[in-house]
Amino acid sequence: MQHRSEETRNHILEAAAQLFSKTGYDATGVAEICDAAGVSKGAFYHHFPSKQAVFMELLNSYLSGIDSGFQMMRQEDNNVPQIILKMASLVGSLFQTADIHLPIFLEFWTQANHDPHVWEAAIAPYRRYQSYFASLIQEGIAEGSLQPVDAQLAARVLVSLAVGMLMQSLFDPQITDWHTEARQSMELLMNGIARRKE
Amino acid sequence: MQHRSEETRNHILEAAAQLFSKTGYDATGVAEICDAAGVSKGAFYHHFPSKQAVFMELLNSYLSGIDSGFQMMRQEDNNVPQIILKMASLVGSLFQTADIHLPIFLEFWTQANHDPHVWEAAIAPYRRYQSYFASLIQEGIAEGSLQPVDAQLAARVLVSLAVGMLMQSLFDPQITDWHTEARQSMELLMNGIARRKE
DNA sequence: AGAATCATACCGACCGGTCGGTATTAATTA
DNA sequence: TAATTAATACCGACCGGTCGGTATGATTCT
Repeated sequence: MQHRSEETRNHILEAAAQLFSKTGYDATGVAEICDAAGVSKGAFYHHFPSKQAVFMELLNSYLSGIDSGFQMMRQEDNNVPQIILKMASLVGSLFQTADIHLPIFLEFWTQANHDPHVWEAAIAPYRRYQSYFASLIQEGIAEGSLQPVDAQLAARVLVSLAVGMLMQSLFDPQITDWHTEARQSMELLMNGIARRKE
Repeated sequence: MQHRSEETRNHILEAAAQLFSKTGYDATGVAEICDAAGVSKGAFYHHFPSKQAVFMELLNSYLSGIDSGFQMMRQEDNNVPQIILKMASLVGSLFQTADIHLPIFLEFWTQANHDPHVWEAAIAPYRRYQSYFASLIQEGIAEGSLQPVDAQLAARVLVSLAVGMLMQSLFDPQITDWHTEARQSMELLMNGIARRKE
């Protein structure tokens, strides 16, 4: 049957995600993954051609997860600032439960910087997000809810802020309520910090 | 003499930095470092007790470099927004020449997430920067050049944005003029994106 | 001379991946 | 339905090779 097979496959994936995020990709041995998954090494290499293949599958799975998360956000027909704020708090709430996901994203980045395969898999959705935000901002400018800023630049700032907060969540466990933290941060970006002239 | 000794030490450090940033910490072997430095393994372990010690020395060296960079910025007595903008463009210009430094920062982060020693060495300056920015913002609020925002929050946003841009510079080689990119991004954060109600 | 500096040879642990073989399940046949 | 065959899922010992680190000898300085 396929049931058992699929189960062990998932076991391997889950165990690998756990270990990669805790110990790191390089430092995690295939044997450890097999151990944690309660699976033999043979089974591992029956399901995946290599350790990297597991890694790539995790990467793609996570990325498509984010994608679908954004997709759901689109139907709402508020004005652009509200949409962005909503997305921020959604992403923020993702952080909350993502004590396994976040470190592995860091792992993705690091690996991407060394391996062209991982790089391509990571850069594509990154560009997608950026151009998506750019068009969103453009739309906001058109509808008059946003200032006539450089949309590309603003999109980069948005993504940068998100990424930066992601990194921060790894190193600052003190903030627990990322939901509001993300929202407030985005509000700050929207409204600006400097005192308005006049 | 100490000259020769110090020279080989630096050779090792430089070679290690190069390789760590290109290949990654784990994937880089001590033998490779020695090769690239034109030094024997014996010399390596004469100067450093372990591979990690080299890594830590690089980390501390870089961090103190940033520190001193910020230190220099302080004497200028403009108002706070101008100081922040100036810091931004300074940091941005750092990005420019930092094709070796940036990847190694990523390496630092990743290692810090796995190794408590690295973590402590990395988190301390991080907190320093954050509290420094917080007090700077507080000062700006006091002098009336900034809105009465939550200084801690704004500081986190500032740092997040910087970190995010740093990550972005790794993956978006298209932007070449990080000097102005950083400045414009910071201006955007200062002025806000949303159209003012007025 | 003798201490500091560097080179060479080497060790044991470990790693990703392979392979021959076994158990389990699905498909086929009668 | 029961028996037989074929295919798939899984096992775990094992291999070549690499790694960080050490021991020891050569060389260079003061």
